[in-house]
Amino acid sequence: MLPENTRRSLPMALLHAREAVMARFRPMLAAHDVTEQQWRVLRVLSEAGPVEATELADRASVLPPSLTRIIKALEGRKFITRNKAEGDGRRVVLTIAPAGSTLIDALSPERRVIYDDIEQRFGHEKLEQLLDLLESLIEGEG
Amino acid sequence: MLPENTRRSLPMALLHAREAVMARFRPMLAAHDVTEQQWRVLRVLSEAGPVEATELADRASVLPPSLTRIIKALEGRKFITRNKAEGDGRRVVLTIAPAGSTLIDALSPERRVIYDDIEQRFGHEKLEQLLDLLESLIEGEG
DNA sequence: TGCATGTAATTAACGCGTTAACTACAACAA
DNA sequence: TTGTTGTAGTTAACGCGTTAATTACATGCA
Repeated sequence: MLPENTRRSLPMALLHAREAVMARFRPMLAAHDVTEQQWRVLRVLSEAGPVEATELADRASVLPPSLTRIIKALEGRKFITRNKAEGDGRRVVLTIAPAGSTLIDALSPERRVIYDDIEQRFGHEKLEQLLDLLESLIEGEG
Repeated sequence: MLPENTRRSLPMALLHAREAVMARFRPMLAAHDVTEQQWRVLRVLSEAGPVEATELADRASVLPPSLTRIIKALEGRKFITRNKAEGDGRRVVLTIAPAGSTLIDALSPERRVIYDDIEQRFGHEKLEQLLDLLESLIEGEG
């Protein structure tokens, strides 16, 4: 059945939900001149160590063309370093730089506060339930 | 508590879920050279009749600057018409045109099939549950 | 070795999201 | 009537999403 009102439309609901959540994080990122995607890339590099571009794009949920632009921006600010992979001139290896680690460390506490607040207001049980449903939806459609 | 793996991160999960769902609709829209946002605007105009720009942007979940661009594109293809409101030279009234209605009618059956398929694979119960949780999340954060 | 095929990354083109600035008009008060 | 304040839309600037094309390098086969 088609959703009659847009509020019960799944694509719309997912869009609005994401907007609502990201609105909480955006000011923090904007204060440090980092976009949401740049932040995801930094986090992956921080947690996973040196990674090749393809894997980085996959882990950070960013498309290759976007990653190219993000790498340029982050490299320009010395948050990351970019090197060719030894043994394969096509591949590129990205590594987080000290300035990048510093930013991660600086923002993590604030990030924790925001996430905790969302979890507390929404409810731990409901959050787990929602994550389960989303995971199931992704599995089924992907 | 911070999500340790990105798969259990709420923003990520919402992003992926939306991606997964939209992937089903995108080919249909692309086949008719209509973007997702243009489609939302057309649907609102189709269901709600002539509407002013501000209300249209709100209903279609599109920001004003985006709406300006969308209006240009849709007007250029004669899918909608754009007129000044009588009595207030600032306001703009948008109306769906015959070509726009034709597109809506042409795509609605296909849209129904896709939506039904998602609901069947995911489960009616779970879909309702998911929509409830999303609505609750939006309420709490918005 | 040389050529075809495949792969990683980049570039290009276009549209939307986001924020801020700007224009045009309306409403209201002096 | 005039000047101020407020509102509706638009424009501008920048970054990302998306798709397609392109470049650089690897790999495999003759």
